[in-house]
Amino acid sequence: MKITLKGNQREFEKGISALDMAGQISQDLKKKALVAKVNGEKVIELWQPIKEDCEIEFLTFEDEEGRRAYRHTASHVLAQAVKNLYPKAKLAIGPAIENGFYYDFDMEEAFTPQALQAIEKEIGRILKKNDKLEKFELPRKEAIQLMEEKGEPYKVELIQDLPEDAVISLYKQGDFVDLCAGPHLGSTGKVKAMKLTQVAGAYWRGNEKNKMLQRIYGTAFDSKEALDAHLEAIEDAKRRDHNKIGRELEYFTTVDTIGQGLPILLPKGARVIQLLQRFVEDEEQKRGYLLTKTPLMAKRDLYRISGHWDHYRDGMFILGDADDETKECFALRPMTCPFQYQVFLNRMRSYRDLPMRLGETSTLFRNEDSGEMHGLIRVRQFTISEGHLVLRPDQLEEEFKGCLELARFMLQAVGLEDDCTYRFSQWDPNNTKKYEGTPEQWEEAQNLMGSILEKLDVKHTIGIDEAAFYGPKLDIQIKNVHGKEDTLITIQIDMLLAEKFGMEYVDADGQKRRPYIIHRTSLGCYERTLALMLEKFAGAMPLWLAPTQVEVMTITDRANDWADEVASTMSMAGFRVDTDKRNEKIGFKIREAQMDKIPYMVVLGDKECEDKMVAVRDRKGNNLGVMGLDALMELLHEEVDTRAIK
RNA sequence: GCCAAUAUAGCUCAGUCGGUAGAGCAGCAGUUUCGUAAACUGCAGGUCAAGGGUUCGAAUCCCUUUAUUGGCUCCA
Repeated sequence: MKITLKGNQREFEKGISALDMAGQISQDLKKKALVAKVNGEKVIELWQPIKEDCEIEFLTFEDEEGRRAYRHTASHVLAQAVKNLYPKAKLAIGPAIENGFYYDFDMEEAFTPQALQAIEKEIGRILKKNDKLEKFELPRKEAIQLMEEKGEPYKVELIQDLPEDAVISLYKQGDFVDLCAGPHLGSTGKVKAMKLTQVAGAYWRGNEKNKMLQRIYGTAFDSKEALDAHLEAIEDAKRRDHNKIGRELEYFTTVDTIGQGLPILLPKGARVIQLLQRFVEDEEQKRGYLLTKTPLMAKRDLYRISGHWDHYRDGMFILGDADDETKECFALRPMTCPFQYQVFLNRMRSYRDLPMRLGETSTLFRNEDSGEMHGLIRVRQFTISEGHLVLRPDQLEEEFKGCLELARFMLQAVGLEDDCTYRFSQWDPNNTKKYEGTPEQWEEAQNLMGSILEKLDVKHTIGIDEAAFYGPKLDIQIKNVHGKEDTLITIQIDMLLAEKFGMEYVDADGQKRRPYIIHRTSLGCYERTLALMLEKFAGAMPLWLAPTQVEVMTITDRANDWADEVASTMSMAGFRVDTDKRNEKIGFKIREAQMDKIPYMVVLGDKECEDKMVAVRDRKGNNLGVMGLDALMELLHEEVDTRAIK
């Protein structure tokens, strides 16, 4: 039988197992191979016999699919350990995920940290025992019967959802049996290093109406060293957590009596956001945007027109009794659209008025569920660089491109561009309750956006059921230090609200036409952007955004006057300067300045005083030498210019 | 909203079996005026998140609420 391996053909005895095949190629491969891929499609276990000519690729821990099989087997080991220690625990599902795996259990008793330790010990025993994994298949009925006997109602439910004629595959290791499609490693001992990382609640089948199960997260690596390196990397990432350093460095804080998701921006945080806002507003002005300022709340009547009252009411803060129609009822705005559209509606518009690009630094309020808040990333009140472009159909593509270019320009300016991915967020035709409009309208808008994305060659993933209730979105996604993904920037084609609000323009032929609308943000919401920048730079903001750019310190009182002069000259020149003239614990102050991530430190003593010079150090503690004040300011100007706009 | 953990001085954290609160750093006052990672002396600082309960007695045990954290579900 002829087997193709990495492009080379080789002869093997018919019916040989993949593992033996690997062994004949090299002992090293036999050791490293985890599973095998047949004809570039199906991934099989190594114990399976190869019966005909085909192409085989051996997958190791280096391969994504190899790692998945490895961690999937690890999740079975976890389930086995839990069943050994808690026979009453019911098994749900346990897949491999990015960087690890989890398994969901239904159990009365909560998994405590001590319990987790005991489970890890049991896992160690199972790995040592090195049971072979065996695959067997049962007809649907028998599979259900087996799982009923074993008292696994969730498994029964899973099988029942499979097609009538499906042959169900199960895996057995020792006396532990699990419903599973595989593929798996040959034996439990193949898993070299496993660690349980955390316990969490998770709804059965991801539906909040279902019972909440207990999920144990874990990870597995092909060596103890790799596992330790991974755990250390996670710890390292957490040290950059904006929610920790943002509070430590006094960018923001929260107060119990103000409430969840309502952070206080301290002077540093407020300053950075002000700088970002100015940057965005100035850039938008250059690109032909008109500035608007619209109210933060409106009567429920407005939201009835826009559809928010039907589709977004739970997300809104309502002032007054929503159900009492005899009284006025207001709601804080969760989005700017229906407000900013009024600018267009102010008078009859001509086709010559289009494109009309409206921009606003807009504060929004969303009544997020109490468990959703996270530092500055997920809050209940936030300010976003919001905007709407009212367009003729022939302008849509060009303007969409303009929005994308603006977004990329902004991301580059703040240094986050390389960390972002693109997602084309579409509606779910099976979940029409959530959305306004007809399937035809959705089809049209999505096709339009799809073809623009193709034309602009934007690499993207597709997100089904991720659209806004009024239209599809291009979401620019970014991950925080915990690996959780959030939308930083969004560009949306909104075809429904224009209709609802009766927006029209008079075309060249004198006919009234419905405009297209692009709903977009330049830099997303400022709180979130600040959070991700803090994480990206570990608190060391680039000079153009640093709340304090220069700290002036004296080491003797004789330098105080000169320090004042330096500080005031630099302030007048537009730099953000802090002075500290306590001239004591200078080493401490320098360390503190570095901790606070202050880009430049100026140290003044008798010598500098006499020569009217400044001794300069950068944030890494490098001594840049003694220079004139003009030279320092020149240096700073250059850095600001290069960082802000590349 | 759901599952779990946590909440002690400005910060980081001790506080045993239930016996009424402790350290380091920061702060303040004085001394020191010194050249690069915490100078010396002293002082002050706490309804132990809030409320209720059990108890002779609660930071400690129980309940409720609030906030914080990690997930789930949602979402910028």
